[in-house]
Amino acid sequence: MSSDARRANTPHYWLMKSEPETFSIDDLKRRRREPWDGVRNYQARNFMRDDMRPGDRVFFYHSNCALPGIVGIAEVATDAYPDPSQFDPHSPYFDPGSTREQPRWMLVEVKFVKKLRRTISLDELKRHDALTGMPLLRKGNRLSVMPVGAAEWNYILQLE
DNA sequence: GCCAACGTTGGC
DNA sequence: GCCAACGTTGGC
Repeated sequence: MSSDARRANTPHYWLMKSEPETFSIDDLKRRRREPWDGVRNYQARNFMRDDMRPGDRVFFYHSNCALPGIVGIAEVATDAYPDPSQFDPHSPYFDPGSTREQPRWMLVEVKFVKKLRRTISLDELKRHDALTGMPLLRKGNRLSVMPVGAAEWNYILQLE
């Protein structure tokens, strides 16, 4: 995504995966706002660091569970800043190769917007020809943070 | 629990 | 810079 696109001040749309056993949409609802820590993939980091802005909308996706799919909507609440967990030796996300002077990993905070009335499952998403171009549905995709096109965002919203 | 797909690491 | 080995993700 270009910085020119950002200057146009158009909202951007994202999808962020979380394992519900670790952090679910209900957890986000309860806590209202949460630092999205633990992302340790450079492409996902770059999306958060370079392209996300406060106000962008996010599909909250449950992965690695009985019914993987989109379960809610969140909103980017901050610009990116260094993920504190990378400096914490007791954190599972500790990165001994990162320094406070040159932090390797960034996060944004996200806030709860709403839960969908139902889960729009991965299986259901795959059945819509209009969505086959989504990064989420690309074979072998493992990104935990990825962009969603405006057309796809609106299409999925009306599936609910 | 299995395993395909992918990213990272490190020897050379 | 190559690439084999290894680790992780995440659907099934």
